[in-house]
Amino acid sequence: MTDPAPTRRGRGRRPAAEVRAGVLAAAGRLLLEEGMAAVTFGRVAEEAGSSKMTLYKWWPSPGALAAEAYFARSERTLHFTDTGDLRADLVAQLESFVRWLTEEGAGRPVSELVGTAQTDADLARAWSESYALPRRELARERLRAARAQGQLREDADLDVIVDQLWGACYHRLLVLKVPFDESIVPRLVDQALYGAAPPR
Amino acid sequence: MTDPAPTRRGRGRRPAAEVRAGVLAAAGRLLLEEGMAAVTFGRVAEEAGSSKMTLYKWWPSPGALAAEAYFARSERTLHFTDTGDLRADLVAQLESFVRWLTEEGAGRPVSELVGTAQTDADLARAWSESYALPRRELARERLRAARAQGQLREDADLDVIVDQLWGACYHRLLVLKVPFDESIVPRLVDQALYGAAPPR
DNA sequence: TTAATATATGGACTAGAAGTACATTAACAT
DNA sequence: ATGTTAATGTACTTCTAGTCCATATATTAA
Repeated sequence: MTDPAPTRRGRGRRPAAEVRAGVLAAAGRLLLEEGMAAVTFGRVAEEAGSSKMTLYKWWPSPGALAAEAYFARSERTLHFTDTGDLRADLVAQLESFVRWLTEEGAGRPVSELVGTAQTDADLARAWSESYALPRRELARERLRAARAQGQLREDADLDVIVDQLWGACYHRLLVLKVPFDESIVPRLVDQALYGAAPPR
Repeated sequence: MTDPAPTRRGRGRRPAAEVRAGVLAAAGRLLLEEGMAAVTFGRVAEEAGSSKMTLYKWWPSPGALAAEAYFARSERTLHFTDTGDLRADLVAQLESFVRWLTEEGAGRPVSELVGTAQTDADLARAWSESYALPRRELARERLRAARAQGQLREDADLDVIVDQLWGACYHRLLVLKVPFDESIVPRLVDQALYGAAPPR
């Protein structure tokens, strides 16, 4: 009809940074509050007040968008402190990791992201490249320093140590799905360092 | 219209066992050949020559159906052999596990099942109850016997050992998504038993 | 053997989500 | 200023999940 005020607001291009921030915020909020199943392009566009077209243009899949939104939120200053005491540093690092998964509520989003990554190649790539592999490298570096200082055997396989320590946590989170807390960490670290066999 | 041969074949009740077997076979085949994304009630019904209604009646979700189909296929005689040599038994068990995930092609279905379990509560329950927890118990039993024979410390935490050994494999499979093979197993077991710290 | 019940089937149907097309309009670059 | 890029609303087209029904047959009980 002859609308006297034809200013259809909202039409037309908007600042890229503004759109991007809005989309990531909406996707992150949906992931945390309603889980991965709610992170669809249609739903995120609606919540962000954006257009679906924009999302299809910039992200390869809803999973990849969810991952990026999550990384943007969990901008935690992750750096291995090196106090010179390997055992203490590993315990501190793993305790903060487990606390993050449990008390800080990251368990569900992380489970769902890793879970979805098994059937979403774009999410899998984002997860590996931006999250898992860089963190493994940080852990490896700390272990390398420890080995150089004689706190680990010369022939210790650093990758296997990382797999054992962090893999044990993920095992409970993803595979067994049993509740756990940071009290297991000291035993985990001691067993990785000193073994489960009786002293010779 | 006045069809002269109104014998619409296929209508009506069919033997329950026959239907069930057909559905599980079709679901298993789809899972292996096309992945979890292909295991939908509609698709499985079509492949099995059954009706969607039947699947909705008997299974709570496509994931739960896929899990049951997979268990039915992987009827491997899983029993921990106890030769008295803990290290050898662990190596054998883990090598067969890793070989199953890699060379025997179970990596993808297992990844996708565990992955989907993170967002499908029915699949998660089936996985935990029918697969993960029973197998953990078998491993625990073997470790308990070893501890009783003095091959493990008195205070060794058997659950943590299981998490470390199997978790390390799942870590590479699910989280890092890097290729691996059974050659890591001996290092894994040695590090779990004797630790990564230098001998005192 | 017969009657009663349970249930698998084909087919159609609804609801909703994924993904696409297009004209419009404002941001951005020069 | 001016031309280019791109984000928007709206509408549209599949697709899929999930449901409903009437019918025919297996299964069970009598």
